[in-house]
Amino acid sequence: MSIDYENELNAAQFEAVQHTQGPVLVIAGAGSGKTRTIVYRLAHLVEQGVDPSQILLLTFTRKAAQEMLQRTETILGRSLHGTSGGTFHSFAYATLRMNTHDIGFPNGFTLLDRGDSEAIVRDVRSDLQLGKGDKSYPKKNTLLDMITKSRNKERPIDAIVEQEAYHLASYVEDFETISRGYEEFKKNHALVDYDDLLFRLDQLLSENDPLRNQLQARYRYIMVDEYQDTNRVQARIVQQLAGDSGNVMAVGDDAQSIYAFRGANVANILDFPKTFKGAKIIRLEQNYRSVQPILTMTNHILENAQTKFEKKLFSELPSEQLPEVIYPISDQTQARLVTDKIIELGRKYPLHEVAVLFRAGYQSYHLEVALTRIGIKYQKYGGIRFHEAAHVKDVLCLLRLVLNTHDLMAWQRSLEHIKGVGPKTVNKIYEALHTDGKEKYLRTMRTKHQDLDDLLNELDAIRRNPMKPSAIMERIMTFYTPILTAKYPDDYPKRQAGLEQLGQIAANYTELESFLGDLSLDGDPDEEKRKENAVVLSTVHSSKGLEWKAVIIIDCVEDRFPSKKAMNRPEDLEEERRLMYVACTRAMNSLHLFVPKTIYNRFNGVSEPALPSPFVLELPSHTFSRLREAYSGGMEPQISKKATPAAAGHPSGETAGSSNKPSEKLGFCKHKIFGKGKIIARVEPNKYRINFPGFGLKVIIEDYVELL
DNA sequence: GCCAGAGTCCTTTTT
DNA sequence: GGACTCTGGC
Repeated sequence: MSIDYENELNAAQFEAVQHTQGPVLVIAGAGSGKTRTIVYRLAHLVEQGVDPSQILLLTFTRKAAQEMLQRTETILGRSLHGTSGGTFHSFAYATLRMNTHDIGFPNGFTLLDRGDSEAIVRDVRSDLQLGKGDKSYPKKNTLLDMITKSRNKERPIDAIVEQEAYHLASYVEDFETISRGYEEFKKNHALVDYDDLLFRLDQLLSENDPLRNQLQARYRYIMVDEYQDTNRVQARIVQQLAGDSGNVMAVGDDAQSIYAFRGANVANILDFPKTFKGAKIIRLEQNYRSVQPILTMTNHILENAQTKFEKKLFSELPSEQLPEVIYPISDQTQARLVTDKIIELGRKYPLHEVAVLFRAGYQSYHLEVALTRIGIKYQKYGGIRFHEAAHVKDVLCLLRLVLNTHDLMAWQRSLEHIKGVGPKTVNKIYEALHTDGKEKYLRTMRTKHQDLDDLLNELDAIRRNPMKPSAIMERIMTFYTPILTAKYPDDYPKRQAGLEQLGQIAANYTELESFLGDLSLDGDPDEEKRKENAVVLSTVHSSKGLEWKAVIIIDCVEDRFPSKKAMNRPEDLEEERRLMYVACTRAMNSLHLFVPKTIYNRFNGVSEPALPSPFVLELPSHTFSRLREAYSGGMEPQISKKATPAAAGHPSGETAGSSNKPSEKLGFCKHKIFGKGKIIARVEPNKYRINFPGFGLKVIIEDYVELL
């Protein structure tokens, strides 16, 4: 029983599957059967007699790895026992955990998630008394952003600030001080953040020859998915693991690079042939996912990119139906129109084959309410993660205390449930717990706060007799439930259901430590599999690598998609473009873009006019059909050119079949202050959106610029 | 000195 | 809706 590779793959895919010795780079356009290629290559290796445990599959999410391994098992008809698959981070976590003594944490370490790291940064700042009383001082989120950006891009903080956040230049020294304080805190408390996982692994590999050799010998075949979204450390890790044999396959698509904000470096994919000498390059260009009209449109999105991507995907799937651009009157009515559209699509496809995509997690709120009201099930990806929800963190911190009594973060969170105990008292209690001669203070506190006594007794009891994670979870829940109901009187039933789910996950583990690690690394239990007949709501980032029969993209307006934060720097705007490209290429048969004409501003409670996304304005009008919401409700075709912002962007209107590239047509201009710039689009009747090198995007009234 | 509750501002994307 | 600051009360 053998797989007929040649018939089930196209020529390029077949080549990639056959090429097992030495480095290969597969440039795989959207929907070009990338996953299929990896899956068949895995199967091929195993059929060739490679021991599955010699294969390492690094992907962007744990879910992607599991899916690939599962599909491989299906076509092979046998289990792939021993193959390592997961994210760089989870691989690093597992490897570091087996070598804790070598990285200076003989007693183990605790993994921090984003929230933990932010809390440390906040405390470091307040301990150092930086920016006291300064209301416009950068928030902990921003502080941490600068720190991790600097690490991920491996450039000093001042360089990052200069390039990406010039308005914060006066805080550079503070950033550096806080960064040092943060590093020190982590070191003192045996804490490790996401970035540390990668850097410590890299360091371990380069310093520990025996270990590196051992891992090189073990992982003879390495495959890395989504290579365009790896950063420099990740590339080094691959290099060190692959060693001289260099049996590495990297798969990626430079047009789909959407993680530059986190240090991903497209140069990795471009430099792959240099790093791995003699690398074979294979391009997959036939698209098997989308019908041709959708591809025609997405090719146009790429065409206006500043960095040209040399690819034109083609499809053999015909369709009469053009993608639709729909103009609701407001973002409120958008929710209703989208709901109607979902119902309509639901008659044609199962609901889990319909996805609504958006730029940021909060954008789906209106829609979530509307769906709940009419009883349509949905499943949300992205936005607030399961393990970040306050109540889940509460429970996880209690579990962490079972494992590690030195986990200050966990103490802080757990003790603050106690009335009359705040940050200062927590620190005192923490100290009293860990120093001799402070028993008296502890005893007074225990008598003063019954809740504290209960907590400490409970933890002691659990630690005294070892139990399975699920049993510990059960005891912790008994303890936590009263706190939960008191803290969240409005919605505790919902949260309780989430915690029960957590209990079920715990049942799959024999070790508390790996349960906690997995959860912070990729632990949304809802993401495990698609729920039957639940429409999918997802951020574009979380939609990466997935596909649906029908895709709806909402809020395609300026400041939402592209995000407001990305409007200042041309390279950020370019990433937004690729993001739009990724979003549209998720669609197989049907694609709908919603462009609300007004957006509710919760700051002043007024609905304000919104400009259509430049990525929509640029599209040649022959690539899509246009509908708008009638004031009487329902939809009508958009005929009047003047009434639509889109038409304003296309002076040639309905006959614009020939004006494929509005940006080229609009050309360049000159401004007294900003100098020469490229006109991106015409907005409103009398303004231009112009990209000025060094100044970024501006909207300027036409009278103030001189056309060149 | 420390905690809790009221009042104010701003909301990207993720391992 | 959350994170942060400010202020009154213990």
